[in-house]
Amino acid sequence: MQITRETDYAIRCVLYLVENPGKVIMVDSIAQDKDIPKSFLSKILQKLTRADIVSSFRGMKGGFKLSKNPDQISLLTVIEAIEGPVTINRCALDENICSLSNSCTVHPVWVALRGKLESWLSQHTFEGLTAKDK
Amino acid sequence: MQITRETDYAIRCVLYLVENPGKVIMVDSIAQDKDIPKSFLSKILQKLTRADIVSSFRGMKGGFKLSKNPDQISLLTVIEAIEGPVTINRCALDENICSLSNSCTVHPVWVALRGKLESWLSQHTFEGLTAKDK
DNA sequence: CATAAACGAGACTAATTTAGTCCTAATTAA
DNA sequence: TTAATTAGGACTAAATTAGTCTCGTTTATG
Ligand code: FES
Ligand code: FES
Repeated sequence: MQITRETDYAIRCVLYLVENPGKVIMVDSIAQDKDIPKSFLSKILQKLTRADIVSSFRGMKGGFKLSKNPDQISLLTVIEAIEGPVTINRCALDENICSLSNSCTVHPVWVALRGKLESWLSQHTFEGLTAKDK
Repeated sequence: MQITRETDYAIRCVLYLVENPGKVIMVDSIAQDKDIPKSFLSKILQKLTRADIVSSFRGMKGGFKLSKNPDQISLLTVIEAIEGPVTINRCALDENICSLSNSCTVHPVWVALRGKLESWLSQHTFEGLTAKDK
């Protein structure tokens, strides 16, 4: 029951961009500061771009910057951009996956947990994550 | 962010034993009723036995039964028996795993989240899971 | 006490996912 | 024009997941 390393990297990466508001930052800078393999980070940034969490600029002086305000980006946003939906158990996403879903008494519990988790994760935005006070 | 199939099987399996209180049940019966590959289930029941969630009886008329009351077994109990501790992020378990843990502002969030999850999972016991009313 | 019916343990395997790398193409500031 | 930068796809290695199989041990029972 863990997030993947890729997701962890993605979150650190967004964090770096939040810490440098407005600037267009190169992959290399993020990779070095946040200790992430550069070519892997490249792939991650592509996913974040497609999810419209960051926007990219090609060519010389290119790089990445956030495409939203930090308070519009939550942990859930980033997790879903990288891993897809948070499911807890396969059948909490798609009923048909499990042969027992109509008789299974745990099923509603997974569905409920999934809801809770999603709500917890979306309450933590990147605005809250950099606030020095609190 | 999912439990494994093995864990799902383990939970179904405990559920079956809860539904048949007192009886000593063979691997084969559980496997058939809950649609789990028999030899895989065998391994799972070994883990559950070591975790003292079920007790086993060898030889003719052998099998398994719960070794606790259903209200003493939670989802967390079973998940931990199969997968080990629930961590959310690797570094929420062991600080040393991450090079950035002292400066990282997400860290405390993972730790808090882990606590929430554990508490939620341990509140759902197998007594609650079979109650037909709610 | 022989035997058949169970579980226990460990070695093994196949499939899938994770965690990357690498190369070529497209863009763009200067 | 060119050097710097991302985009995309193919590829690979390692780890984890999801099992199987064989052989050994235990035990109720005729
Ligand atoms: S069918 Fe969904 S948890 Fe059992
Ligand atoms: S070091 Fe623990 S989450 Fe960043």
